[in-house]
Amino acid sequence: MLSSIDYPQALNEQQLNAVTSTRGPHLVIAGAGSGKTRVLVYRTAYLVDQGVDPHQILLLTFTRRAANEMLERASAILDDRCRNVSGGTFHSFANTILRQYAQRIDLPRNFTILDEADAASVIQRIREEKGLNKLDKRFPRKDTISAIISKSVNKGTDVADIICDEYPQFLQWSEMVQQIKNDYMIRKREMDALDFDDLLIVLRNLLDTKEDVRRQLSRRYAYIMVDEYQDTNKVQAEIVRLLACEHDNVMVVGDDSQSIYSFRGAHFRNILDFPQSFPGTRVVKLEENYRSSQPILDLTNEVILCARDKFEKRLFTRKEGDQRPVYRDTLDENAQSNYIINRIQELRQEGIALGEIAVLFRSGWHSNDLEVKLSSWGIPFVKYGGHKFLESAHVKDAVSYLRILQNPSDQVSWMRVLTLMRGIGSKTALRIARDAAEKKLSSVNPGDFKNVSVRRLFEFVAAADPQAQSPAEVLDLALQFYYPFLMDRYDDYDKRANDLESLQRIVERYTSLEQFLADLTLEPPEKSVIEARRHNRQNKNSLVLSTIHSAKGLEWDTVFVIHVCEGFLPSYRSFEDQDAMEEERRLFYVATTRAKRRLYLLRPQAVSSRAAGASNSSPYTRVSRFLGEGRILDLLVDIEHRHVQARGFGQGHARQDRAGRMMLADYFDRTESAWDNW
DNA sequence: ACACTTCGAGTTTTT
DNA sequence: CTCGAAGTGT
Repeated sequence: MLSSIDYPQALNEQQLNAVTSTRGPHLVIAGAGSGKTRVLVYRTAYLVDQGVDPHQILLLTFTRRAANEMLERASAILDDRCRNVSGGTFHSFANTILRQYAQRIDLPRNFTILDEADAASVIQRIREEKGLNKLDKRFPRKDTISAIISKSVNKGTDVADIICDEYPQFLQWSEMVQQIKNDYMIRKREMDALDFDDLLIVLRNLLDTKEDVRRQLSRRYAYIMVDEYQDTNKVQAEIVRLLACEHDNVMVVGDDSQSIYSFRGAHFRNILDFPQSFPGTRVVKLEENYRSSQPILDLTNEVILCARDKFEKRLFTRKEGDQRPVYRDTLDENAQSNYIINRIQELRQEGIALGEIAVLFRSGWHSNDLEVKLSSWGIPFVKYGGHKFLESAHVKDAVSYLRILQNPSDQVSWMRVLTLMRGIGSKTALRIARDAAEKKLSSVNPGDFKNVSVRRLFEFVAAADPQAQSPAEVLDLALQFYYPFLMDRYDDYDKRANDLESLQRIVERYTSLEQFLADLTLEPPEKSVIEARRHNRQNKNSLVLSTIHSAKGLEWDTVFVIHVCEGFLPSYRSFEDQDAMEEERRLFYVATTRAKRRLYLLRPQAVSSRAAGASNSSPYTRVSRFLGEGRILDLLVDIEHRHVQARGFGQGHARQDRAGRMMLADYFDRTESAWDNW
């Protein structure tokens, strides 16, 4: 068979090895920028090239975006057959399979998927019913309870253990949280709802207990590839193990140094345990870096060298470069933002496209100051991470109308649409929601309700028919009903109406309401991306702002990492926990390894009082401890050495305040005129 | 009895 | 800004 692709030409030896080994279990340990995506893309193409039916290939990735991009690239180097490869996230894969096999496990096919906020509101109701809001001692809030439950489920440990390890302040409530967990599980069943964790667990159980299903699926997906394996959890690993039962043709790809999702139950041990669950695993290591220049790589190698649990891996590159990474102290967040804007202007003059520049940070709100300034300068940007489109109240409202049509047992959505109405609070709403869930919807008589709004709601429900009407038509009906409430409730309703128009544009691509709703929760469009598309059609040429988590797998010519100070990076939440602190370091590693040619590490010496409240009580910051380790200082330029050393890098807390203040005054005198100028 | 308003306190990361 | 508890209003 003659291949159209010259694989040896396109790949290095290790990559080629990974691409052309198509039988048996493989573990690819891929350093940052070592062409891991390239391997998956070429391997997909290679398999199809070899005559494998694309439908038999399963490519599991961390985000839908990643899967689509890879299949796009594979199609580009081979042909369109690659588009038929089955690809997506574990969660969306689970959703598809579970709807197919629902009847085998006593699961209604029209089950609702609860996102995090939905889960929290179910928990909130249980919490209220148990009278836990009338206590003299502080009880965890709904999101915290939800997080505890989720962790215990994902790690397979007791609620009490999680609380003991990570929430010791709530130790006295362990038993109560356990009870809430039990009730929550029951409540979800009653509602015909699965949360994110359930999707994976129910799939795992299906594969585990139904041998015929397991075999059937394993034969269907004869070649399995998993990306970002270091960020999978135990349940996901078990799913892979079960899915591959018939053939063991599995290739997992990942980098233990980039494991940053332990809060979701992932552990980098997972990737190291792979050979145990798949005896005969061949390990391929990719160590040549194709992304970053030597000076940047020197720094990132040093960062990861300082990790407590390190696995030998030292990346090398043939890319030269003269620009050493820059560390820059700025007076405050304001000056930090100004520094970036200033640099961006210069980079633009050098011909660097805005889309080739990224600003990375630990938490969504760290970029608030910068966002304001970018807007006032008219610099277009897109923000990844932070709030999602679906999380805004008005979008959730609108979607809730569709959800009650799809699953009349969906109490969360009933409560939501009912409490929008004046004069209807949680009690009345609950009563109506219960009625609606029990009766068949068609037998509810709108005339039974005194409240005009409620009556009209049931008229809407009767008029809408997801079987006969397209999702777009159903949404139109829902919005007609919803607009009066929108206008009544929000002063800025016209802005919010814009979002609903975006929603209408999205829904037009769908023929199935079920699929539309599933995608909306499993692959939520980024809010700001939608906004950016609206304001500015070529969002390819926008500056990228991103949380470090959302930047995983991406790269830019120039990267700014902001707030490289104690309390921000590392986050103050991780101070007490060594493992969490190691994860912060890996986050720093992920951030710095995104840069191809230029890397800037910025630190504001002082932060606003509110931000300071989150990190410590003083508005003055200390430089991130990660810069004080190893030879890192020697690898950076543009350091205000005196400041850095006076502050002792995260040690010597007591004396730093006074010293810091004096330094600050000194610094101010010398720099004020400098940034007045530009 | 229930819904609505107000005020004080606490803010990671994502499928 | 968002949540939740306490107070006020229908």
